[in-house]
Amino acid sequence: LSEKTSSSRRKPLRPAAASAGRPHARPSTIKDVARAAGVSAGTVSRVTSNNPTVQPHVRAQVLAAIKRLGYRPNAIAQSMRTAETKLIGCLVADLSNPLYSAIFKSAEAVLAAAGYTLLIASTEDNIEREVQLVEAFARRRVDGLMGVMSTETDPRLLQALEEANIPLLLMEREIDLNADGIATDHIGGMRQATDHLIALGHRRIALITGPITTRSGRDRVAGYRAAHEAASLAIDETLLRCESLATTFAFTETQRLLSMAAPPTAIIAGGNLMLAGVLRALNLLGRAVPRDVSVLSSGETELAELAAPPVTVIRWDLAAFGREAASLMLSRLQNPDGEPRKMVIPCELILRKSCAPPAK
Amino acid sequence: LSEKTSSSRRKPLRPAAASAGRPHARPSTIKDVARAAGVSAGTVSRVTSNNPTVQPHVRAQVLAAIKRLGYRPNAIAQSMRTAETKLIGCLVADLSNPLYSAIFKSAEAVLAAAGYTLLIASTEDNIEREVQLVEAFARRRVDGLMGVMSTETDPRLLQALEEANIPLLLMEREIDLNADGIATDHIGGMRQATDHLIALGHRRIALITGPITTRSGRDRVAGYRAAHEAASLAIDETLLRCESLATTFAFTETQRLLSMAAPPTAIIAGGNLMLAGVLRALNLLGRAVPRDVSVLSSGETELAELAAPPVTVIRWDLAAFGREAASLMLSRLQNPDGEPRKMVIPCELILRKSCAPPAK
DNA sequence: CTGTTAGCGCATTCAG
DNA sequence: CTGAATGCGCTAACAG
Repeated sequence: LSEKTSSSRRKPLRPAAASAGRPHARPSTIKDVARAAGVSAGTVSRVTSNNPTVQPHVRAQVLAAIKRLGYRPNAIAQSMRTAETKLIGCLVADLSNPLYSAIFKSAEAVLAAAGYTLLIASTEDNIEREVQLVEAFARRRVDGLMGVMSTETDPRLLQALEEANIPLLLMEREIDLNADGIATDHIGGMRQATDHLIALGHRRIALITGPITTRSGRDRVAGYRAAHEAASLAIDETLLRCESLATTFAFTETQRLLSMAAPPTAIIAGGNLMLAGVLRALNLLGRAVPRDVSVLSSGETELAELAAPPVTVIRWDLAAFGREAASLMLSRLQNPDGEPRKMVIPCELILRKSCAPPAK
Repeated sequence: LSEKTSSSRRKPLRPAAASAGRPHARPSTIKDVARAAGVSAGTVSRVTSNNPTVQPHVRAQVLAAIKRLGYRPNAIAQSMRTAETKLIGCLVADLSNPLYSAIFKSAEAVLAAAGYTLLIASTEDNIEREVQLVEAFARRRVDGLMGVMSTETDPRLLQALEEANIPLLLMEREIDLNADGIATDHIGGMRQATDHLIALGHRRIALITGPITTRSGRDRVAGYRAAHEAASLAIDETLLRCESLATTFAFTETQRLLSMAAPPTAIIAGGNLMLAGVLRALNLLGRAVPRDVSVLSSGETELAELAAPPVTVIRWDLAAFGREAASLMLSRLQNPDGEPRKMVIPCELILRKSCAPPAK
């Protein structure tokens, strides 16, 4: 006699009563509808999939039954048959970063219109969690995978991505994986920004940004270097602080930079979360912007716009980023064997009051 | 030799170390594993579900085959059998609102640990889209539904929610639907805020917030009224602007308020996005804070912290909100027939420099 | 045009 | 302890 209470699955004993009403009513199935409409399940399926080869009056009957029973095709069963889930797995380093959430929001709008739903998970830049998520998404048989990975090099992630064998769209990252890619033109943006500061007369410009083992960090540094090179200016490497995109990192590095024997006259926050850290440090040290030090930030935020003084920023179109990302994914889904495509979103420099010629 | 390169798929550079090398390789199934391990499918299933009634050496064989084939249980098929998807549908009015994204981020952490994945969709406060999403989630057979609905009253949404017949967790909303609920204590928060302004001597305090047809708007107004009542102060109803939580609404209403014959001496931004609108309007009109007008905002943001002057805010713990929401959902999933539970997240007032006694 | 049939991949009886 | 059989709900191929 079985005593396994752990698997006491409730059986719907009721013989498919037509009306719902009761809590936990078993959702009606295609068979229920077929029976109610006096047709076969196949015909119901033809109706729900808008197959035109159905007599109008039959279709009407079926539709009526569907409505009466509140029938909703079971997407799970559909996926089982069609081997399509209409699900896109999304990996975000930090969902609460407004840059990322804005991107996914606009991507979602495009993908939803095409019948796709987003599975979103925040990875906290934790590689193990990321690997687990890739595997979980693979088990769920998502049709596509997109996101900002925490690393471009860790073999565990690369292997997980490769074994998942799912159409992949890399955002702000570059991995040799036969994947589509979309990225902000951080090279161009940082180039413009640095040019601007150099033109103002700055010769000691600090850059705080993420590690050069990710494309966005690498590109920002590249733009910074290119500007110096174009102006035939040597770079003091101690002014480059490329370790993390965290607010706290910007906070501590700003303090360190300003306590140098020869401190920078301008600081670039190379990441949208970092401006807050820079400004906090400046407040703490009692330095005025731009009198004591000029400040420039990558990524438009309300803080940059409404700070006192308003902060000059490198700006790009987040909604466009999300839309283009979604389009790339859609065309990949349509044509899984096409060549990988890369896309770049341009940047512009928004001049405000936080940058001025350095004090003499 | 044909030049039709339409299917010129790049082959993996490496000869695919672990798994089947062919691109688009059909994911291996439980049968493949069974065959490879020389056992039956049932036994493989017992291994993957950690059923202890399997001989150690058989288990080892199976595990080896699983690894060799890169087998991943198909979650779709599992869902089909178990009638559980381990999916939670999430509806957000605006995913790019940092308050919401922070909440879902922390909820995700808790739910993921329990094996659940979030389906997230942004509704843009569009009821039709919301209804469609509820139906889409229902078709996908999500195990639970949570989110911030755009309305508490629209019959289309209420009906969709009721017919979906899915465990429901309402955030910042109150609908008579046998659902669990979690909300911020906006009554208490706004009460403290208003008390503070009254104590400073303000008698004309404006409140800009969302409509009272949603719980958060209603509660904020309630707290505001309670404070006035406690101080035996009459309320000028023209100082209440309760229509929308949008930044632009705050912007235009601030301008209107300040052009009144008897303008307010303090303005409360009753929504975290609204502070930017208020400050923009103040900048535009050249009013100084707090000399010309005191400003107070509901919801901590970097802008509030780093604005000049820093803005006094009503703050609450977003991570706790998300965690508690997740816990409510989990216990509901465990016990679908339990009584609905309600939870409230407390608020505190963070005093900064944006509030001062009104000018004489 | 419509009914019937046959799985999709898996977990879970039920035998042995 | 393990294999075989069953069916979750659906779509597509095939008859009629």
